[in-house]
Amino acid sequence: METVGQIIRIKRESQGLLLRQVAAHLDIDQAILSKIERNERKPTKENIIKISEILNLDKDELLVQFMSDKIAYEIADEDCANRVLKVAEKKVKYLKAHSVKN
Amino acid sequence: METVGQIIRIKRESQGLLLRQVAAHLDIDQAILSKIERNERKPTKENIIKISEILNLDKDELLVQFMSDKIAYEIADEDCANRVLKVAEKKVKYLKAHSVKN
DNA sequence: TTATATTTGACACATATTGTCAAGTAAATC
DNA sequence: GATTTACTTGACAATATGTGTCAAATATAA
Repeated sequence: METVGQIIRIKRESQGLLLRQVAAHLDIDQAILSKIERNERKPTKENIIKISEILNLDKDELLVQFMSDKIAYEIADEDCANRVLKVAEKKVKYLKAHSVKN
Repeated sequence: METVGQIIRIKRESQGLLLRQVAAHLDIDQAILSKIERNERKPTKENIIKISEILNLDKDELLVQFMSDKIAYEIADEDCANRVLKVAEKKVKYLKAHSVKN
């Protein structure tokens, strides 16, 4: 199972790009990118979007990985993790059905 | 679809307890409890546990509601919300299988 | 060595969270 | 209609968390 960080690092290296180069495009210090790639820091949504741009990764796919990482990390140590996800799914359905449309 | 806040308020009133009384047990100001019940503030996990104690609500069930609320709220406005949950489920499975056992 | 890339940790700053407090509102009772 | 009681509201404070910088430390390679 790949983490978002691993996905990013592998792709970056396969393109022969340096931390410094990618970080410049993201407008953050390379130290942060280094940490993101090693899952020591969580990227922001903005980070993810810009990373997908410069590395030619599928933006939506990377965002899915990013958000699912966050959720999984949040609840993985709970016994009831699976129930939480099931109930969340129902609630999302409900919210989507009842939300004001854009 | 009931919110955690609604569940709490209904139970509290059914037991004839005042905000002030329950809040005292939680060791927070009643203003916060009032807001929690009306979904204007999110409870902490500690809040939830203490509320379940004083109101005789099932602790695990209330925690499930609490955590699923949080997750659903986080992602409900994303198109990919359902995919996120599916992927999160896989990640949780993976993490549980590979984590150090307590 | 020297040069280059990455990692690490201390720090700074911003934003979010969690709570207090006191004044405001609403409903019931005297 | 004044008082009491429960609840609500919003301004504020304290703290925690998130996001980033910087410079020194550590590889890695020439």
